[in-house]
Amino acid sequence: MPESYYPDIKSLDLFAGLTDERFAQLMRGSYVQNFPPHVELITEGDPANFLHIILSGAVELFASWNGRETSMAAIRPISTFILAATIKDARYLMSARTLDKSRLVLIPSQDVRNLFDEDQGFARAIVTELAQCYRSTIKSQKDLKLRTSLERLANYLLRQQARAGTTPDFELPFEKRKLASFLGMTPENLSRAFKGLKPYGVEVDGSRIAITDRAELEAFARPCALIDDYST
Amino acid sequence: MPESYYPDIKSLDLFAGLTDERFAQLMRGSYVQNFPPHVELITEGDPANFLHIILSGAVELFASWNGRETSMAAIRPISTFILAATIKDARYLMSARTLDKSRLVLIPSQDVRNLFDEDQGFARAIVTELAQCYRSTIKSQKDLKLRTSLERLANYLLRQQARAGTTPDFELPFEKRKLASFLGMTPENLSRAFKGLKPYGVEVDGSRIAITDRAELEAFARPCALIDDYST
DNA sequence: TCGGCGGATTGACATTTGTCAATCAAAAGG
DNA sequence: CCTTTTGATTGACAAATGTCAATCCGCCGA
Repeated sequence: MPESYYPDIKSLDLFAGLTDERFAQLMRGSYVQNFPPHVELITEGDPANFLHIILSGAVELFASWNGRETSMAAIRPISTFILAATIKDARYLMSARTLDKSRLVLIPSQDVRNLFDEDQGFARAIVTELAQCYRSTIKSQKDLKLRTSLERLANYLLRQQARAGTTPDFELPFEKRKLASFLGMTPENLSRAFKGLKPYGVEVDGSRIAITDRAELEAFARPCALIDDYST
Repeated sequence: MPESYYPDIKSLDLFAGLTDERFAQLMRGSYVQNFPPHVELITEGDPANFLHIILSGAVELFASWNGRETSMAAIRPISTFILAATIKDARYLMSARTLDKSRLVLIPSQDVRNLFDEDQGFARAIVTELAQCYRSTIKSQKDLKLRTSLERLANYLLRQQARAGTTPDFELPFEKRKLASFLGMTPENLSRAFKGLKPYGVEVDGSRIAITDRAELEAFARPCALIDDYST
């Protein structure tokens, strides 16, 4: 694997505390691969042979059952995904596919587990990362069970706008059909939900969203740190 | 804290690998407490000062938002709960209350974090436990997003019956209103869902459920390991 | 034993959400 | 430039789920 990628990967919290030697050793068994959009990287039920890291592009985690499918999360650079299966040496619970052209690092799961046993700091980093992921899914579950689809959309838009920066408008990061699945509704329902938020100052132009009155939308959405703040 | 509890606590996977000395030291800073039913043990948003372990009884994890409330999980002996907040030194994302009269162990979070840094095996055990919890919530989320309420109930009943043993009937472990909240529906809807499962061989008598034809119910419920098997 | 209380159930109804089909709009490719 | 394709939207309708109120039922204590 080209050493030119090392700095990017090492910038991950997960690897920040490793000695150069250990890091290099981990990388020696790993490889970098480029994928076009819409390629299935992981199939749920398969054994977790590799820990995946996304360097560029975007990846969707999704799950299927009985002919239905739902988006579980979108992963953006630079971060790992499906860490738990790697650690437990278990089967993947979710599938993954590229949304855009993407560059990934694949690290053999066994190497990750070995390093975990050897390196104190790495172990701590793994736990922190896992705890973070765990808490994110709890938040997502609260979002699903405590809010209506209109409220979920409103809070999603508020979060996205906060991420985008100071401007009142931003671009949706993926297709509306994906967003709908992510929010647990149908595309048709999402269309109507956008209309339902118009009175609260949400303007839609294709994939461009403008929040003209944040206070008004917040009064409706009632965002709260224990659901909407993904940093804690 | 009375040493008579030690064997029970030590039987947890989390502590199994500790030396007696380290274990005893951890216990010295901890204490055991008894609670009557329906007592709030933890309030979401509070800092996670203690890791909780349930020795007997039952505890419900729940979450609230905007005047609504939902059951997230039921915890039974002997296990820990809300480990992630302890590890991350963060705020609880869920509240907890006793369902029955319960006996709990409370271990100062700082002691857990210290031990994590000192003890290799303990660190590994923590990670395994966290990964397990994480995967459980993913399964739960798939259940919620991919299945209708009728399908969720059907699969829940199949899981409970499997846990109960070889008999075709079993007792619901808590009130139907809790079960409804746990499954993400109203009590009224649950009542109707039970009726909807009658054609598939589900008989209800109060809190006693009998599955007269497991094959028939499975044909409808389509249980699958990647959602319903909580052991992997 | 008798009330009374809380949970469970039921019916009637409202709301939300999903489904299907048609149409529209924008992007991709020849 | 036009055609084709794909996703978005809309309307009409159906199904699922929630709400409200009334009633039922089992349990507990007086």
